[in-house]
Amino acid sequence: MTTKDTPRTGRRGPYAKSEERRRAILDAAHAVFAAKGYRGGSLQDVADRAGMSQTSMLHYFPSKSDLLMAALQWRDDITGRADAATVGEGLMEGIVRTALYNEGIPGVIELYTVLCAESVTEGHPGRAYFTARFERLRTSYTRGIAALAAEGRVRPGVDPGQAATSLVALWDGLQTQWLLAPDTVDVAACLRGYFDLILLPAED
Amino acid sequence: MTTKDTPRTGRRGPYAKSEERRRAILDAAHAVFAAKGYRGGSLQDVADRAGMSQTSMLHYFPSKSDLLMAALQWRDDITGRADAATVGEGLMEGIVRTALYNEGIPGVIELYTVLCAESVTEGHPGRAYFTARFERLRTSYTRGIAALAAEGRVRPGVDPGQAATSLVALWDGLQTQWLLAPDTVDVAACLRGYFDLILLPAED
DNA sequence: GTCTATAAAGTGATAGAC
DNA sequence: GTCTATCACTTTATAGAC
Repeated sequence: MTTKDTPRTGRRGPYAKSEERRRAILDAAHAVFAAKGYRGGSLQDVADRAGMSQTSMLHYFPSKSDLLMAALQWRDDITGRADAATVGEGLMEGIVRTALYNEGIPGVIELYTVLCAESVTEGHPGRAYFTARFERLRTSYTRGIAALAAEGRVRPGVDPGQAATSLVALWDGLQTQWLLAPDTVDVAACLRGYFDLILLPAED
Repeated sequence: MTTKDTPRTGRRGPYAKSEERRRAILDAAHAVFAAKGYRGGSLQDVADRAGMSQTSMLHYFPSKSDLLMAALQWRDDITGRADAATVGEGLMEGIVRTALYNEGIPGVIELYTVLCAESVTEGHPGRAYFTARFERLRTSYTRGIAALAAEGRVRPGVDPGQAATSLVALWDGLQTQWLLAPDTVDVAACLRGYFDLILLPAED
C-alpha cells in the first residue's frame, strides 16, 4: 500500500461518474457531427454541448478521430439492441418497422447520411467503418433474401445479392431525399414498394 | 475617348483570358471539393491546383460559397449537354448508359455524393441546389414512368411517383456503395435489375 | 489583374498548475 | 480530473502596392 486505503464501497464512485461523463460527451458528439459533419464540427462545439472545457474532453477521448469512432461505435451498441428485437420477424417487417421508427429520430439518420458520404473523402477516419458496415449489411440481406427464395417467396429472376445491394442503396438514398424534403418523400412506403416488387404474393 | 484607342481586333483578348482563368478555377474547385468536400477543401487548395494565388482567385469568385455554387452550375452545364443526347432514347436506356459512362469519371460521382450529403448540414450553401435538383429529377422520372405506364409497359400496381423517387434514391445509394467498394458493386446492373422489376416484358 | 502582407478568428492538441 | 494558458497552424477574407 503506497497510498491510503480505498474504502471498498467507494470504489465504483469515480468509475460511475467517469462513465457518465463519457456518455455525455458521446451524446454531444453525436449531435454535433450529425448537424455539422465531422469536418464542420469542432471539438469546442462538442465540449460546449457536453458542458465542459475542450481540454477536459480530450482527457476522455485523446483526439477528434477517436471521438468520432467512439460515437459511431456507441450508436451501434444502441441500435444493435433494437435490431435484436427483430429476431423472429420477417426481413421486410423488420426493415419497414425500423424505417418508421427512424422518422422519429432524424438526428440518427442525419449522422449516418452526412458521415457516410463524408467518409469517402481524403483521409477521413470513418471510411473503414462505413466500408465494413456496407459489407456486413449486404451479406446479411443477401442471406435473408436467399432464405426467402428457398421458400419460393421471391419473384423468379431476382438475384439475392443484387437485391440486397439495391435494398441498402434504396434505403440510404431515400433517407437523403427525406432529409431534404420530409413532407414529399415516404421512406417506409417506398421500401414496402420495393418488397412488393421482389416478393411474390403469399400463397395461402 | 479618355484613354488611348483600343484596337477592334484586340477587344476579346482580355475577355478570353479571363474566361480561361475562370474555367481553370472551376476545374480545380471541382476536383478539390470532390476529394475533400466543401468544408474539408480550402481556397488555398483550389488556388494551388489552379496555379494562382488565393487572393487572385477571389478576384473571380468573391467568396468560397460563390465558388461552390459556380462549380455546381458549371458541371450542370456540361452534364446538361450529355443529357440532351438521351432525347429519343428510352428512360431506362438513358439511365443505364449514363451510369456506365459515370464509371469512367469517378470524380463527378464523388462530387455529387459528398456535397449532396454535406448539404444537409447546418448553413451549407449547397442545400437549396440539391433540394431543387431532387425535385426536378423526381418530376422528370415520374413523367417518364407515367408515359411508359400509359403504353401498358409498367407492371400493374407500380406507382410512377413512388418508383421515380425510388429510382433516384437507388441510383444515389448505389454510387455511394460503389465509391467505397468499386469491385463489389455494379451500379448499372442493379439499375437494370430495378427496371426489370417495374417494367413488363416487351409484347412483340 | 495579380501580387504580398496581413488581419481576425478559429483549429486540434499539449503543458502544467491545482 | 479539471482547468487556464498557450502553441503552432490554418482558415476566409481584406487592403493596398504595382
